[in-house]
Order: sequence, then C-alpha cells, then structure tokens
Amino acid sequence: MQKRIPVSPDSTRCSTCMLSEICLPLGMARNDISRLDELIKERIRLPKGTALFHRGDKTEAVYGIRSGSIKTQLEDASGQVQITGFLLPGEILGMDGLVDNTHVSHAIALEDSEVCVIRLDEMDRLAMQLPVLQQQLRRLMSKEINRSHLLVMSLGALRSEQRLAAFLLNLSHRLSALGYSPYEFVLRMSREEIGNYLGLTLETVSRLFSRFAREGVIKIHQREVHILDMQALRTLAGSDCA
Amino acid sequence: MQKRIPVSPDSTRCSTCMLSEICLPLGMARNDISRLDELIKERIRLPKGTALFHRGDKTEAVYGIRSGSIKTQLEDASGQVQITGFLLPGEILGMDGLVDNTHVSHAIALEDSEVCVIRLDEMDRLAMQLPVLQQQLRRLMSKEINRSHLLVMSLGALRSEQRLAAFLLNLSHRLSALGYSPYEFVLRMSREEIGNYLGLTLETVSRLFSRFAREGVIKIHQREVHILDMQALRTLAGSDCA
DNA sequence: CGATCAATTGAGCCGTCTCAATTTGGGTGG
DNA sequence: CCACCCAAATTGAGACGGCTCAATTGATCG
Repeated sequence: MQKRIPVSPDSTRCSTCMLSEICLPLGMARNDISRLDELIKERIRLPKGTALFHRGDKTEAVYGIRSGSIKTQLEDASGQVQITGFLLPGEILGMDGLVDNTHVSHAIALEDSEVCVIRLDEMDRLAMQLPVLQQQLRRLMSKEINRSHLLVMSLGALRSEQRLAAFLLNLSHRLSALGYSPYEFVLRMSREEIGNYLGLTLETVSRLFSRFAREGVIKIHQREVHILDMQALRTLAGSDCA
Repeated sequence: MQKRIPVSPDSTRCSTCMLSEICLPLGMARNDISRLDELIKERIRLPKGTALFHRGDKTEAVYGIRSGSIKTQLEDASGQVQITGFLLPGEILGMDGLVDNTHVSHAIALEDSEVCVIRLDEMDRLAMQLPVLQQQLRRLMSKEINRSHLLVMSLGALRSEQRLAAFLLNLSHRLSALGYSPYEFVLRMSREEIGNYLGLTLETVSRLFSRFAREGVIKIHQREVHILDMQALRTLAGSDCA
C-alpha cells in the first residue's frame, strides 16, 4: 500500500526541488538548504484513496507533499468525520500529531501523490547543528495554526456563499503559487468533501456552484473550474457591504 | 496599561509554580524545569478588558497564563470578529504569531489576569542547551493545532445544542484540571462572546441555556453555571444515536 | 437611585438541510 | 466498441433550525 522509496543520489533533493519556495526550505539560506538533503532520506508514494497515516498511528515523521493532494480529517467516536484541510504540493502535514507522538487525524490521498518523509529524530539531530531548522518548523506549525483559525473564521462567521467563494479563492491562490493558472483548475475532491470541509451539505455546494455559474462568476463542469470574474468572486467572499 | 513585573528572587517560579502540571513544564524532568527559571524573567498584569497584544504587533514572546482568562480573536478587513479561543491558567498563547513574527490575532483579558512572558530569543538560547525545551514547544504548538481542529469539528459538524454542551464540558474539564469543581463555575465571557466562538447568535446561546436548565441538565443564573447531570450533558454533546 | 449594559423571551422569516427524483459521466465486461 | 452499471452531481419541494428584530426584565456601577 505504502511504497517507500529511498532518495537516490540522482533524484531530486531539497536543494534542487522546485518547491523550495513554498516548502520546508522557504526563506532559508542556500547552504542551509543543502543540509536539508541529509534530512529527507525517503519518500512515500500514495495511490489515490490510500492513507498516509491513520488516527492512532505513531508519529515518527511529518511529511511534505511533493506531488498530488491529500485531505486530513478528524473522526469522532461516533464515526462523524470533519475534514480539516486539503493540502497541496509544498505543504506540510502531520504536525497535529506531536502532542503524544500519536496521530489524531487521518491523511488520505485525493489522487496519486508522493510525499517527502521528514523524520523527527533526524530533525532533532540536524536541528542541533542548524538552529534555523527549529525556527523553520516553528514557522510551519504557526502557519498551520493560522490556517486552522481561518477555517474557524470561515465556519463561524461566513454565510454559505461566502465560504464557498473564499474556498475557491484560496485554492486559486495556492495553485497560482505553484505555477498553475489561478483561473482554471480541477477540483480533486467531491462535492461531499467540499461540503464537509465547509460545514455545508453536498447539495448546498452543488447549488451554489450552479448559482455562481448562472451569475457568470465561474464556469464549472464536473470538477473543472474556470473563474471568469475574480473580482466578483472576491465580492462574494468578502462582506457584502465592504 | 500593560504593567510589566520583573520576576524577583522570592516570587513564584516555574520550579515552584502550581501550574507546572499543565503549563510549559508539563512532563519535564525536575532539574530541567529549574532551568526554565532562567527563561521567565517577567510577567505582565492585565486589567480586565485590556489587550496583551493586537494584530500587527511584533511577536517577541509567547505567554503562559498564570491567573485569569484571556480570549483570542481574529478580525478581518471588514471588522468581522471571530473568537478562536478562551484560555485559562497554564495555557499558552501567542503561538499563531510565529510565521512572520507578527501577531495575527488579538488577545484580550476577560478578567484581571497575569501572564508569564516567554521571550523567543531567550527560548532559542536556552533550547541550545536544553533540547527537551524545543520538543516541549513543539508539543504545545501541536496541542494548539488540535484545539483549533476540534473547534473546526464543532463548528462544521455539530448542531447548536451539541456545540454548547460540548463547550460546557470542555470548560468543566479544564477547570477541573486546575483543581476547581467540574460542576460549578463562573463563565468569564458574555453570551455574545460564547455565541461568536460557537458560530451562533447570543439569543440562541441564551435560549439553549434556558432549555438545558428547563430539562434539569444544568442550573444557570447569569454567568454562574451548575452542572446537575453530567451524563445528560455528554449525551447532548455527543451524537444522539450513539 | 437612575443609567446602562447583559440577558431573556417571543414572533416571524430566511437559509440551509432533508428527502427524493433525475441526469451525467466514467469505468468495466461482454 | 457498445451497453450497462454505479458513483457523482444536479435539481426540486418541503420542513425546520437558527437568525433577525423587538420588547422586557434583571444586573451592575457610578
């Protein structure tokens, strides 16, 4: 299920990775980044639908997404699920499992994906010589806290159309940072998953997409999205009166 | 407004603090904890209603609450507010401001409060000699991520009565860990603040409190809460069918 | 002791959910 | 290659939960 791949001398490393502008190396000095090559010793290939980790698994590493996309979700005693994030290349996951070194969420690939394994023991070892690495992890964790707080804001303070518009803008923005078009992209998740993430039903999501399309803000066919009027989408996302 | 108080030789320190079972020292060895005394050099006294920090302030420290209680809230461009947490003694705040070393949220005292200042530069310095401290911060940040994810779950997946019941249980649990009664406590925040936090209106919160009281689950008078039937409250919080 | 703010309670409305029927698309095996 | 099947998405009708607006009561604090 999980195919672990050693990083061979000729494969891409942090120092040569295109994602270094987004991922762990962000903002680090060139020769500090080359030290990261010691850190990432393997990758894991995840076919669509498979789990990187489940709740209860021992946390031995955090993971940087190299390609594909992954959802993280909580599951309570009664089986109720809440998706807490859709992660894209360059983003780090697994940082919610560092309290007792046990994962509390599930991470599942939305499409065939590959992640870089950042082992915690290696991390601690290397951080002794490279203090900037600790600060880097601290930044990434802080970012994750902020991401989650923004989702709280979305769920707690926005109406449904604002949530969905903000969701599209957020995706557009992150994909654009990866070098893709901010105007055209493919949703890797179902209506049901979007609804779960945004605290809405799948029907509401579908209706809103249809409405946005009817109003000429987007064009949507199945999972292919075209943003036709970015400004209108921003207006939908922001408060009406602003 | 902010009264900074140097920690004098005779005042309480981490090594003698009652909160060491909850706060930064949690799980650390006795003589590692005594090293923390070097870390906390001052405290800040916050009268009710005053801010510990605002969005945009430079993040020079994180803070451990010594007494009182503090709310943290986001505020978007249009002035829309979302409360992201109500923090109690022994809990750490400010960890969302470590991305660009600038706070993104506001922290406001719900009552007269006092916090211990954990300066980041001191932290980094000490962590060189005391690697366990880095892991400690990592755990605390992971805990904050989890806290936020649980709020997401509450907002995204629970109905209003479940949210409010879960809120009361959570408070009860945390107060109990501080040595207070899990059955009787005083809410430090208004109905409006509870509503904002839980994604409800203040009227809905008030009505639900009244209903819980009518059903004999709690007794509530203004901000004084008595939990009469803890199990019933758990049932209200959990899924009905479970 | 009045002024002010917080909390309660009610009535009516609106948005989102639920339940259900239909359409569309993708994948699979004959 | 086509027909079939199943999952995903769309769309509609009706119900209900939580919101809005409004009035009243109850605390708190000069």
